[in-house]
Amino acid sequence: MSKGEQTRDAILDIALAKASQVGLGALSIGELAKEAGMSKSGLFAHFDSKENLQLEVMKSAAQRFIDQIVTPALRAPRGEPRVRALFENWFQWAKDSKLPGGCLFIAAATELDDQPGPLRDFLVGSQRDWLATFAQAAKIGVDEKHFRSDLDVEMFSRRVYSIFLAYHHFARLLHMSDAEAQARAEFDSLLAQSRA
Amino acid sequence: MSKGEQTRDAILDIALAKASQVGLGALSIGELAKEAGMSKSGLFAHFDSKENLQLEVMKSAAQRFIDQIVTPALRAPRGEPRVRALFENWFQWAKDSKLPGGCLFIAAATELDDQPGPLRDFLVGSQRDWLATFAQAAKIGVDEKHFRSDLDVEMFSRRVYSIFLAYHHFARLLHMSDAEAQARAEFDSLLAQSRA
DNA sequence: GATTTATACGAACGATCGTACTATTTTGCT
DNA sequence: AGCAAAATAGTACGATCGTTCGTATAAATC
Repeated sequence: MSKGEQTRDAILDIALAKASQVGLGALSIGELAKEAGMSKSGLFAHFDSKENLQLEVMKSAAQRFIDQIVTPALRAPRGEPRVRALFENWFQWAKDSKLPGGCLFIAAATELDDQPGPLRDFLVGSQRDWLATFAQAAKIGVDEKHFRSDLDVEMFSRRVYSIFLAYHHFARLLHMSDAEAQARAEFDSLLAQSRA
Repeated sequence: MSKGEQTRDAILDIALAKASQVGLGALSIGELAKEAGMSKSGLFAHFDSKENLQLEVMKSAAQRFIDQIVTPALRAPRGEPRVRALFENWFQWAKDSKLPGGCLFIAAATELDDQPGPLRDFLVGSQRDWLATFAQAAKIGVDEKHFRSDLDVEMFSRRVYSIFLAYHHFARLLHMSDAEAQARAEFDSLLAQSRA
């Protein structure tokens, strides 16, 4: 890895952490440069524009997401175990120290939902992929006869998403200490009513 | 109502709409002044600081919320009808033309969850109140024997919140046209399993 | 080790930010 | 109508914004 690539990655690390806390829009090149210990222009040169920097932050987050959630879960046995692994890894993601402000995508969702452009487009694409991934894992669960044959897997994945959104909201904003346990209970109950 | 109060209200109207779209942090006094057709300093004089402006925006949203959701629902019969009214009014709130960017509190939640201060404090208080209001309405439903006597009303209100968060996410970001119908179905199903 | 290329810096740009003052206009009251 | 108070405008401030440019230094290639 060249010098440029590695400082670029270091910048994205810092920017990702910051964006999870203050949002993508509140990222400032000057401030990032200060935190990265380099000049504003030196940092800027890596991205050519602020919007592109934001986009790269989201792309790196998406890659991280795949590496930490999806790929490891594919090593779990097909069916319910894999669905559980996806859910479990998702939790770890939201608590990752690289994301001190919680899941970047959830923060970006409310920030970008009314702002058309490449940022929003990328986010929407990622979210669709993720929902589809979860639905696909559930479908395998049906094929493996772990789940009911009439299970609506799209609805299933939306419900899991709903559980996660609530967890994020209650834990991060309201500091409910039992939010995680609640979410796990909801997920278990969803699994129970999905089983064959 | 004095001249000052009415321009102040007009400003807050504009600011509320804007904040629902771009977030509280992205509000700019200069831009608001332009939209309100007045000078930057003239507008500023009404609020003394930007943070106070943001706070007043949230306070006016909270007041609106009470007027449009809570108070009207209290006119519905105690028990399940009132719970339904709260939920229904909540939907209308999120689709109110005064909030082109959707529910301000949901947008503010992810924006402020890592930024301590009076803004966050007020938001947390509002959210707690709202959850408690919903739980209280559910409790009356238990008393009226509409709902199971062993219903956990706090969990009930969290579940409703979860449904609403998902609706907001899927409808606003992913533009799922059936998000509202899905949410209503989930709510109905929650009611069904809560009934005596 | 020399040369080319990549990377970072420093200074400056115009624009906009939030805020502070002073002046001018408008409003409400007697 | 006249007067005090309230409301708005105007101007200016230092700071920071994203971006551009020319230059220096470091790294990679030969």
